[in-house]
Amino acid sequence: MNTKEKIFDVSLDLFSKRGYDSVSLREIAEEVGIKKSSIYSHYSSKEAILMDIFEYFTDLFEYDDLINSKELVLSEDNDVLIENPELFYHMGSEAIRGMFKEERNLKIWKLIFIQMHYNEKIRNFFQKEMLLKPLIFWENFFAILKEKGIIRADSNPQLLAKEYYSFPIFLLLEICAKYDDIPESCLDDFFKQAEEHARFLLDCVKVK
Amino acid sequence: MNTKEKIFDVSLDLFSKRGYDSVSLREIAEEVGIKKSSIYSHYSSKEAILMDIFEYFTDLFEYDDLINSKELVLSEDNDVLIENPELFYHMGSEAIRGMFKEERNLKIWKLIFIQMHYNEKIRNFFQKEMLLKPLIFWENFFAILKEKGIIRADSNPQLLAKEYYSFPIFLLLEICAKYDDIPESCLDDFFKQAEEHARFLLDCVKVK
DNA sequence: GTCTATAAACTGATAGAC
DNA sequence: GTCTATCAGTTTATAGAC
Repeated sequence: MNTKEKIFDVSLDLFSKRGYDSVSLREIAEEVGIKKSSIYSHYSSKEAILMDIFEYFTDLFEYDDLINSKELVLSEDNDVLIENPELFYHMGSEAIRGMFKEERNLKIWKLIFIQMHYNEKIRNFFQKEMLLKPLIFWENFFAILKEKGIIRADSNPQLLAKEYYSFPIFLLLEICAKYDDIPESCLDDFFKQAEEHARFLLDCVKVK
Repeated sequence: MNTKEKIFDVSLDLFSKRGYDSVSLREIAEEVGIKKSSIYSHYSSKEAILMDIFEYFTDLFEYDDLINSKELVLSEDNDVLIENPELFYHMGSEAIRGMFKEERNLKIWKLIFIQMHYNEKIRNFFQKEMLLKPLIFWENFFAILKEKGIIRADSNPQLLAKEYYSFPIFLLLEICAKYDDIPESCLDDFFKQAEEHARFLLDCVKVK
């Protein structure tokens, strides 16, 4: 790992624990094992580090957008979901698993929870990419299930989207509130609960 | 309104918008219309203001604990819920409505969302009083509904508690992310959605 | 005498100039 | 790296209102 990556990781670690403002460049430099002036060889300012972390995460979302739209189109083209709606159980939790198999990403979520109150850019991102867009995706998803007769005809896709998505966000909030340093072990429990939730919700609305 | 109350309100307003650390005593004093040293006639320190806000909120919760336990016992004693399980629709949203009819309390929620990452005491409070205890309360509640045969025998009260509670918390997170200054108008929408959610969930699990 | 407001000064941290 | 200015929270002394 080169120095810039070390700065990235150390900064993310400290920021996600104590917030951006509470961490000084001196601390970051110390943890990395360099002098603080050396940071400027890699980043032009403290905020540039934050924005680099943020952009890394933003790129991830753009990649996810592709995956999501592809899967959604796929499910419209063939009838795999009709044959086996239980596959749905896994879609959400697998998307989440993909997002969080990197410990780094979970830390960035926490950082965004903390920092959105102080940074317009991060706040807008959180609103749009982490709340609005996922809700639209899941609304489309439930609309398709409804159209195909997998879930009940009186289902409300918009409500179901929020029913579906609010649960894992709540779990994340629980984790962020509980842990300073998020242990990998808590992820298993997270996935278990997310799957249980998906199973429950589909069972509630699917045509028997 | 006396000066101390003004300091309380102005501080809460500014803290809930920009966080505790970003607000200076000078700003608070200016907004109140006094000099910063005058604040010390009412509060021994800046942190004392934060803790006063926090204690006001803590007291509210202790009062709510009484109400909650009383209502829960009530519902065990008589069979009003069996006769009219739809009353359940309103229990949650009314509890929330009671909490948020004071604009002040919604601001404190936001402040706690922001500040819990920086303050051990607030973080513990959030975890215990705003996550753990409500979940236990709703778990007991669903256990009673199950026992009385109002909801299906294969229901999982612990899961249902989280299904129930995660939704309004998600709504709150949405509001806190969206608004700097939370408008009263958004409360109506909040209550509408919370009721729709309660209706949906009960409809999913109740014995037909 | 008590309560409240204010001016002035102190301390520590931080940022920028040199 | 040092010097300086600035701003934060705090403390003290004092003046005035009731």
